[in-house]
Amino acid sequence: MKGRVPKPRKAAPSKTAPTIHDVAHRAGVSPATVSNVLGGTRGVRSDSRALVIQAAAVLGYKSNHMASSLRRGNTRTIGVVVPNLANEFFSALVTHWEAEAAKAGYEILVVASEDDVATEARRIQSVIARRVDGILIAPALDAFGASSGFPKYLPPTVLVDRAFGHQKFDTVSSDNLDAGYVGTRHLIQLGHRDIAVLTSADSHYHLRNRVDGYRKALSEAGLAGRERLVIGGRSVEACRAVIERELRRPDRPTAIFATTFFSTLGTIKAIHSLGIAFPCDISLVAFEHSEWMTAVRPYLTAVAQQSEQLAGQSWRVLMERIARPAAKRQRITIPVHLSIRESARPSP
Amino acid sequence: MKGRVPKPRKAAPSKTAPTIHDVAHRAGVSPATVSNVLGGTRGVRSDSRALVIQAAAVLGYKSNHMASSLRRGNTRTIGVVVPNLANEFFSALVTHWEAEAAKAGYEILVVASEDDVATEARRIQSVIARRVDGILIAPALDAFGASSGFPKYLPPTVLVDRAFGHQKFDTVSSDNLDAGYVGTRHLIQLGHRDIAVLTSADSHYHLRNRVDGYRKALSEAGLAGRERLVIGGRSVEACRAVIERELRRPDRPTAIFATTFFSTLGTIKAIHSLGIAFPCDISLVAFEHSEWMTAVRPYLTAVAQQSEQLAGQSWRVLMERIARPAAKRQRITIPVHLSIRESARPSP
DNA sequence: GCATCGTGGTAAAACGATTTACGAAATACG
DNA sequence: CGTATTTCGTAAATCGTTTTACCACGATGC
Repeated sequence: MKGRVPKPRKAAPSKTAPTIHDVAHRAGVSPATVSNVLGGTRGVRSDSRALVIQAAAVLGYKSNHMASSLRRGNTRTIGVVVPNLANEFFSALVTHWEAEAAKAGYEILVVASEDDVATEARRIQSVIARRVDGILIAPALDAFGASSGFPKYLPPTVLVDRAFGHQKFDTVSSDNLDAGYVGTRHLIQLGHRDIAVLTSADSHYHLRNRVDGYRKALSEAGLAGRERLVIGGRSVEACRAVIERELRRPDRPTAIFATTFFSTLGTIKAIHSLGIAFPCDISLVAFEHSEWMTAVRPYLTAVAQQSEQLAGQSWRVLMERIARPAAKRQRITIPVHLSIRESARPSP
Repeated sequence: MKGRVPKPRKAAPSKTAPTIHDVAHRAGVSPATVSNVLGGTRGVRSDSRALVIQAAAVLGYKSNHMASSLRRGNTRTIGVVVPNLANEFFSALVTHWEAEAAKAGYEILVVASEDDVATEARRIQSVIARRVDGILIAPALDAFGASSGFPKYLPPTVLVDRAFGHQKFDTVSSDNLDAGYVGTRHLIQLGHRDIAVLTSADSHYHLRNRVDGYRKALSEAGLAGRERLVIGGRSVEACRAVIERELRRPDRPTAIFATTFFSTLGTIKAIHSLGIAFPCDISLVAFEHSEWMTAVRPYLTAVAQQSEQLAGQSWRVLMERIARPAAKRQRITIPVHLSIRESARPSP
């Protein structure tokens, strides 16, 4: 039957991974049966089942994910799009997502948008081309989705953290208004009247929200006229520069509320370089938590997002969306947490 | 139980992404021609080429990555296995790898081994099942590869950072011996004679190397008899506890060399909680660099691995290995860098 | 004019799994 | 014992792409 077939098909078993045919052949059954055994799709007589399992084990067979997901139409992979991994907040999100994925038998495909909308669009496209079952996006900018090159076919998608009131997607984000509010209120309660808020030049929705919270606390205390917005940039260095200028003024603030990771670090550097007594002469409420913060003195009072909750909830919402694509859109808000420590003192 | 499930085969064209057939149909050519145009495989007459490009654009067609990689036999995906992403050193590695991947048109699949060999083996298996073109592993333990459940079919693999003298794989790692040496030598040159080295209980190859460097510097200075090994654990807290005990002793060291990120933080916490004057009464050489370090006072003198180089070199080696699987095994060593700042002072 | 060549197009065969449909055997039922 | 029903196994279709093999056609060489 075989004869002279010039096809060295399965001639080199040493290098290539075994296929379902190899297993079937070795077990003396059909590929369909192997699939049924390994996938548990249908009942298989116990003797042939044993044969299959044995053969698969000997050959070290692992089903080819490309082939199976092509056939089944899902990849059990979730695309994760974050601005960058260098920022501890995002790497924490990714860590938690990775754990959720492992629990649920998924894998995550991580790409970085570098906080640039064009790059983000490109990276999202390439993740879609891989036919991921869903996407978790911590958007680069408010402008997300407003761009003309918006992908035509999008798998279930959840917007996280910087999610804004987008019409189309589920969103899970921190209570940024409250973040601004509780941080500022804490300083007011300590007797401060000259409170500067340090934020970014880009009017990201989530940052505007934090500033709105600051304003709310101020006006609630009858200090509406004493707003002091300090506009920093996207780098630690840029924040340091502007806050240093602010602190050089004769009417410098007695307290600073940093609303981002960058501005927190920038503020600390500015205080150090000016040699101001900290926290005696200047109070600071920082943003985000980090393991490193335990090594910084004074121990920083900070408002922190709960990254584990953000990650967990967004994962849950995404899974629900995948299960029921037509379900009602969800918009989840995660509370923030104020940790009172030593960097904010009563106003002198 | 499940309800009635009809067959909504191609009934909903609005939701499913377009296939190459859709494009071919719309352009009035065959799928083969579409593939040739989009892939640039063969010459196509310019009028039909234009038709195809037009049709693809209108439909928003993106080739199905599952199908194409099944056919071509490669996925243009690299698996990345790291202990965790919470550790800034690893998240830096991943960041750089992600950038390299983006440049080369790859995607990376990130999984965490949680520093556990069993988990690592499982995660590696699931990455292999996805038929990645290559794997970058920052191993969980020296024991890597020694485990009996070692994967039978492994794509090109490069071991990074904690790579040890493994017979089978390319390795790219820091010069850990030198890391221990230069850190210790710096302290010796400052006049210290009682130098404790803080390391982990697990005798990881790379940690042993760092301690060996410490020993080398000591014996070179005729201090061979004055070794002071302090064994911490894998957490900041565990390190803090042991170093605190060490610092309570009447003959406490005048300097500490922390050889890991955990022990660096643990040492600082211990110093703070004991209220020792730092760096006057105790000197410290830290390990690894972090953006946060700029906020810690005194500014930490530290030995740091060059994560960008580690990532870049390992990526290069992996690409070379993929291109020529039979090439000679490479073993690259990346120098470490000592940044002299303020936490190590001359011995009193 | 005839053989040769190159070009452009397509049909069909992979890739490796899952699933459907069908037949054969085994079991249950009256 | 004959028929109805379930169980088990497999051939073949399918997923969406790339690539091979072949055909048709016009141009070229002699």
